[in-house]
Amino acid sequence: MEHTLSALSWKGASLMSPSDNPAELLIRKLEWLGPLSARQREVLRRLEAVRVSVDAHQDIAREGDRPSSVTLLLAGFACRYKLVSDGKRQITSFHIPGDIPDLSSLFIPVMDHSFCSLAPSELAVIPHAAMLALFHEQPQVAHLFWRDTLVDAAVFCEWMVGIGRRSAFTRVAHLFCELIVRMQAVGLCSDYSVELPVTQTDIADALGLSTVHVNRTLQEIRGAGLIKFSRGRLVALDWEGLCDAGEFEQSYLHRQRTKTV
Amino acid sequence: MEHTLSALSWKGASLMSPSDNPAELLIRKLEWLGPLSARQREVLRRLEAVRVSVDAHQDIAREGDRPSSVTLLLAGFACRYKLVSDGKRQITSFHIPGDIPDLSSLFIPVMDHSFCSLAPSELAVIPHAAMLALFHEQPQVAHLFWRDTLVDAAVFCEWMVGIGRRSAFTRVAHLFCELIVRMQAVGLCSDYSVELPVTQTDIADALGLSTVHVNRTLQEIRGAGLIKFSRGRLVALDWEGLCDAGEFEQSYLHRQRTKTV
DNA sequence: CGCCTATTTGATCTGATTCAAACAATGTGG
DNA sequence: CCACATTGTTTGAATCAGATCAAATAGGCG
Repeated sequence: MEHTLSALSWKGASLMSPSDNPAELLIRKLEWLGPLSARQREVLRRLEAVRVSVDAHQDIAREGDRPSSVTLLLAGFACRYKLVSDGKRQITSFHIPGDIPDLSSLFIPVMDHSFCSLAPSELAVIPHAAMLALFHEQPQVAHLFWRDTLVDAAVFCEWMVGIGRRSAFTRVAHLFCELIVRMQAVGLCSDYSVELPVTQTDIADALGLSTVHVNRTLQEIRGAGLIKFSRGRLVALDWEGLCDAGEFEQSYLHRQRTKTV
Repeated sequence: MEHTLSALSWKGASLMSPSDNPAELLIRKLEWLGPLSARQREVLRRLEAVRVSVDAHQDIAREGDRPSSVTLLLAGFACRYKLVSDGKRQITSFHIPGDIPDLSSLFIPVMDHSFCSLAPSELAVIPHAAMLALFHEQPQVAHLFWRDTLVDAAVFCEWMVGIGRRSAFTRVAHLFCELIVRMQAVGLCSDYSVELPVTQTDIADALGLSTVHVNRTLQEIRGAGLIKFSRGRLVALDWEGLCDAGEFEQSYLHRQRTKTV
């Protein structure tokens, strides 16, 4: 977690999944939130962006920064987090390809949290000016992005409920359900199996638990035959059972299109 | 909590603070987030709205509803909350005059949480259509509202950190700091004293604690000479001390204008 | 192989919950 | 204005979910 964006190496050519065009990923994500016209897709394809690769565990933006661009995650895995005085960390969200974790920096100039990669990742860096010009030209597209920030807040809200009022067992199951559904939506899940490059400590920091307790809870969930989880891969062995265990109701994710890959 | 909006009595004439013009309250709130032109203020003053009074503890919108209007809180006190399967409640935010707790319904048609009054309150009900027309005519105003939803999310985020990683003592102190600062911004706080019509159970549900523990924690905070809190009035006796105890850094509230009343 | 990081296990402790009951405040109807 | 009901606050005691501390094991990798 040593470098901020300006210090990262720029590798314009080496994209992890070369088939994935950044603009198409963004279009897919937005269409998942609402309809886009041909004209709007065209404008999105012309959006100015720079491609950047980062290693795992690199801060991409830090609390207090004043970014002048936003970051579209193209490949990899990331999270937002805050640190508290005694060194404890709370992860406030996980991010997957298609997400723009620092979209809020467009309207809230100074970052109130940090944002880092959890796996080697590919980013598209888009200047604020380009985004604002896009919004000016296509207010309907701005509304879709707005919608995206609202869904983001809905996820915060659901996490809050989990941390505040649910048991460790339920919380872990709920998190796994959420991640699987979100990964499905961008085609990164088949057969309820997803790449999940997080440590048990990351999960603990996301759910407000200790690492030791997460470890024991995982054993419980495994013991119940609901999941496999090792070496960065999560598999839901019993999807229905996992949803029940996690009291998972996916409506809070507000998907417009229901499409399972 | 028995009536939804459609069933509420309409009292167009009886506003609690007659001096407060709804439009001016809204303008003040938005100018707190960023600048408005004279033209924009003019448009805001013509915004179509209906005034409604509600008793304490009335649901104004419920999870699953599809509202066709948003609600500007003019006077009183409100909260958003979610219920979980075993009947537990998590309050996800408190709302004070100037807030539009259900603004998200503009872009997320179905409510994923409920929203209720905690004290007798005055509301201005504004049709979605009127808001969208406003956004169409004045995209800059839309951006201010967007900014508002982002600050809202920042507050969620901060609450999450508290519930996940802070002690009961710190959490309660932090909540009190937040409410005092927000009330100051709309002129509802003088001498660090605010009307706070919430029960200890409400506080418990907001902070992910039990009522009993909130009670004991309040005694601790009182014992430390930091606050008085009884019969719906909170007074910070030692503001600096309270901020320290709550590890309160108000930057997450992203106030543009720093004006203390 | 040796190093580093992540996972796992055991033992102990504690902040917070739960249950139950008393008490205080407020409001209501007669 | 009092009796009573209702809701909120306070107290005590027992319990527990999850934290903490410490140490052992397992993987991954240069």
